[in-house]
Amino acid sequence: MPKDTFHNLPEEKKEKITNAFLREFAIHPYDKASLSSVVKSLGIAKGSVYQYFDDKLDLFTYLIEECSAVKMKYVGQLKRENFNDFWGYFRSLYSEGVKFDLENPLESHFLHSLADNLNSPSVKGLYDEMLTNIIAGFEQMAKHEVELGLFRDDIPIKTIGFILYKNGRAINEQMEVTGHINPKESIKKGKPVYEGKVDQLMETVDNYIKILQRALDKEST
Amino acid sequence: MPKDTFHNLPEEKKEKITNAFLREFAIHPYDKASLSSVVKSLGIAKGSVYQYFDDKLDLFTYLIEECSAVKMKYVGQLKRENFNDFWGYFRSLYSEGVKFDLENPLESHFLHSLADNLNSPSVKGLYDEMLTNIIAGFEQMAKHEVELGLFRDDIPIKTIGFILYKNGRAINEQMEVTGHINPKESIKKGKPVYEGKVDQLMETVDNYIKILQRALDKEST
DNA sequence: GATTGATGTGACTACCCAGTCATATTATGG
DNA sequence: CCATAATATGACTGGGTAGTCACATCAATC
Repeated sequence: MPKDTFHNLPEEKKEKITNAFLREFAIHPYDKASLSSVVKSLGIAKGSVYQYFDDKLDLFTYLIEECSAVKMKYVGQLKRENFNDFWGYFRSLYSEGVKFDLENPLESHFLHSLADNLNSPSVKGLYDEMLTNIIAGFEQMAKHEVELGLFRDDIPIKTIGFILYKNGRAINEQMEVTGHINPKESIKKGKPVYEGKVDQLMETVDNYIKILQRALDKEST
Repeated sequence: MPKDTFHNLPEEKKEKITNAFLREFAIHPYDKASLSSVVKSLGIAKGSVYQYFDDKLDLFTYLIEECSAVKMKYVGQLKRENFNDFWGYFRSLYSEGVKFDLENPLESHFLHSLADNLNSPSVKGLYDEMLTNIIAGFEQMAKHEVELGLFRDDIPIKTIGFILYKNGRAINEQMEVTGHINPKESIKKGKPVYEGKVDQLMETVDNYIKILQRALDKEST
């Protein structure tokens, strides 16, 4: 948790500091991200950082929580019950996700780059916890659909949930592998990852949905 | 490329050195892996490593090539044409993969851990190149099946290939997330990752195949 | 205006690493 | 048996880092 000193800061300075660190962590994996270099570019003293946060991990944790909260403002309002089927809901998660990206490029970059940190032993615990929650979320969704009789019931729910999670991520990764998006470049330019690429993304999303739908929907025999 | 000095080494010493480094890189991501600590545990001088290899990356590249070659002895012999459908082939990739793991735990560990290195900027180039090849391989497979009229043709081949790749990896990851396997633990104990877990793995493989089959096979209308 | 508590500072510590190189040891073969 | 080439060595260089702490500065309250 950030110390009081940080919260007492004028909003403007707080944001400047937050943004600088978001940028650093978005570009470099946790262990390579250098507080020293950020404070230099910010023109503040190294010691100040430790006036605001307990340590590097505390700072990192704070950034994750901040960004997650912002993203939640977008996708958190979506409710399954407002959609006819799971796939409409699934699709909206992406369209809202893009909106989040376009309006909060830095936060979006940072959250994206989190996946690159899965290995850094220093943040493994933090990352694993996040992951467990997300996967549990997908598992819940799967369970719900199976109970509604909309998803097939011959596959363990754990597997269905995991496949939803993994293929959801695969969409973004495919966009990157095929060169449609280039997150690292976008960060440097300070532009949203999906700027001008929304149509391509949604097209890919629709392809994945076509596939997942046939894979997971209960056969209407 | 390793220098002549390395090749001139007695096979026994060569293997001892190789294994020690495999272990180190399997446990720690590239940038955290410490040559200093390995040479200490090996009881050789730091300078010797640089008698054998150009630098850390050269050593790492050598290890990748060695391990890939060993794994290829297992999965490389499998040919699509010896199977009735793609899924028999796909399944065999796993059963052979497990055989490789059981008979070469260290090499298997190392190759597994490669995925954790995707972020280390120092090896990004190397890793991306590998990935591009693997994905291209899956794309080829997908293309072949579509041409045979066995896979659906309403989805871009790039997407089908990528989904095959991603879901293939998802199988291993799910085994880890659900706690059936614990690679890091296994390394420390020097035991194969899948020891005693082969049945669970193949069960999961079969579930994934059930799903992918319905997702990708041409509908037999 | 003075006293006190909160905030800012940056040189410094303690640590780690890859890679070097002059020197020492060991093998080779003439 | 000696000379030369090949190999082994480890202290050292130069570079990086997170985190600390005694001190300076600023703000607020009495």
